Amino acid sequence: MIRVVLAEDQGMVRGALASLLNLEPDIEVVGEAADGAEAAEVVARARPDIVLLDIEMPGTDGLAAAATITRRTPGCRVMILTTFGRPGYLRTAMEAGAVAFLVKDSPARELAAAIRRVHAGERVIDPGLAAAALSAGPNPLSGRERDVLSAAADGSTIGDIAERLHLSEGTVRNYLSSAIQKTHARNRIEAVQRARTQGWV
Amino acid sequence: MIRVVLAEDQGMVRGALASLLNLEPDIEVVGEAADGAEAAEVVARARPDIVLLDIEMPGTDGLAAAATITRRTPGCRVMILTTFGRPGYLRTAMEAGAVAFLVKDSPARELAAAIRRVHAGERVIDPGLAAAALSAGPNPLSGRERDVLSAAADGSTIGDIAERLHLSEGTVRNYLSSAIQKTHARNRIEAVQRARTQGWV
DNA sequence: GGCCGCGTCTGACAAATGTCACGGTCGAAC
DNA sequence: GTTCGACCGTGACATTTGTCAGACGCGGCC
Repeated sequence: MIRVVLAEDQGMVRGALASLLNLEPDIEVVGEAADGAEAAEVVARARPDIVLLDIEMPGTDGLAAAATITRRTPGCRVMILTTFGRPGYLRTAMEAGAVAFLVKDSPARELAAAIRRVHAGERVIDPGLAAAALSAGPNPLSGRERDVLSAAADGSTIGDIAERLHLSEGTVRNYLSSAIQKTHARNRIEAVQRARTQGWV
Repeated sequence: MIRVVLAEDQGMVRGALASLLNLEPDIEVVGEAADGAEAAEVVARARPDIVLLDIEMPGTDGLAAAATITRRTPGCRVMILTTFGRPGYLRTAMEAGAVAFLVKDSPARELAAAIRRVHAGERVIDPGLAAAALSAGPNPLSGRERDVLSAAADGSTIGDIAERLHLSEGTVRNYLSSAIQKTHARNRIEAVQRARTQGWV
């Protein structure tokens, strides 16, 4: 019996995935969580063979949870199941010790198959996605550039961002400018978009 | 037996929901679709009691599909199942003839319950969401303001938008300005955000 | 020790953005 | 028939944004 914990914030999707997996004779869902912090707790308690983590969750996200779990509960293999197959996500997931990376676009039957392969010791990663992640290269944005860019994402002005990050306005402008350059964008909005689709923020 | 068609673009979620519903003894999934156009076709062919539509789908979205289906296949009741409980979405869905509006955040068991209530002739709408939709009022943006705002969402400059919409730059600026006013925003980025969270674009 | 990248800041400049006032057309509503 | 709102445009203006050059301190690396 393969024991699985499921972490996914949308209740309906979580329940549906659980019923899908429980149909399989050799798979058993032994715990569920609605965010990353809860996932780490449940895994530490239930000691499953595999944890299936969504990335987009409130509070600590799936990538942070993956790092915590591989550190604190090394016996449990981490699989990522996400809506967005972004190169940066894949890279971060691998660095956090995940052994599989699935996107929700794939057919439902692939999920159980992937779980079995992971349980057998394999890694499961979409080849196209892996190629994209490698060809895209690592995240070119420095830490501060990421901060400023994500602070700008919600429509804040330079002044707002400066205040929130305790920086001068000129500094914020410079970081924003260099982030715009590095993303090959023409303005902050495009920069935010590009960074998002690459999984850099 | 309640015959249901399922429209949802993410294969894994679609499959999982299907298995969830097929567990119910009185519910049967008789068709699936991955986008709005396909949903309308499948419904016209399978003649189900109920169609469950996701909103965020490529091509024609769930709201457009809802309108098509209520017009072309009036015997089929339309239920909306979406990630985002935005007031404007609910309003549009109701105007398109939907009889239920569920968010994926809710627990999984509510789905089958809602389907049964709809089949019995009831409407199913989250009371809090209904209140929010009513208190938010109708979409204040004019057609052109919506066009310009959604064209601006991807980081295009005024010049880009003007060219794409065959308008002069001044006109684009004016529409953008009035959209900013109506959304009580301070710049186009905030305006796009506000409009999105309200479901106005 | 020297070099380099990162983070911090300043000042100045050009370009883009947001606002305002104004003038027009057209169709629907009163 | 007039009024009103949506639509399209112009020109001028203040503000914000993006760029550039330069300056400083810090920590890691050869």
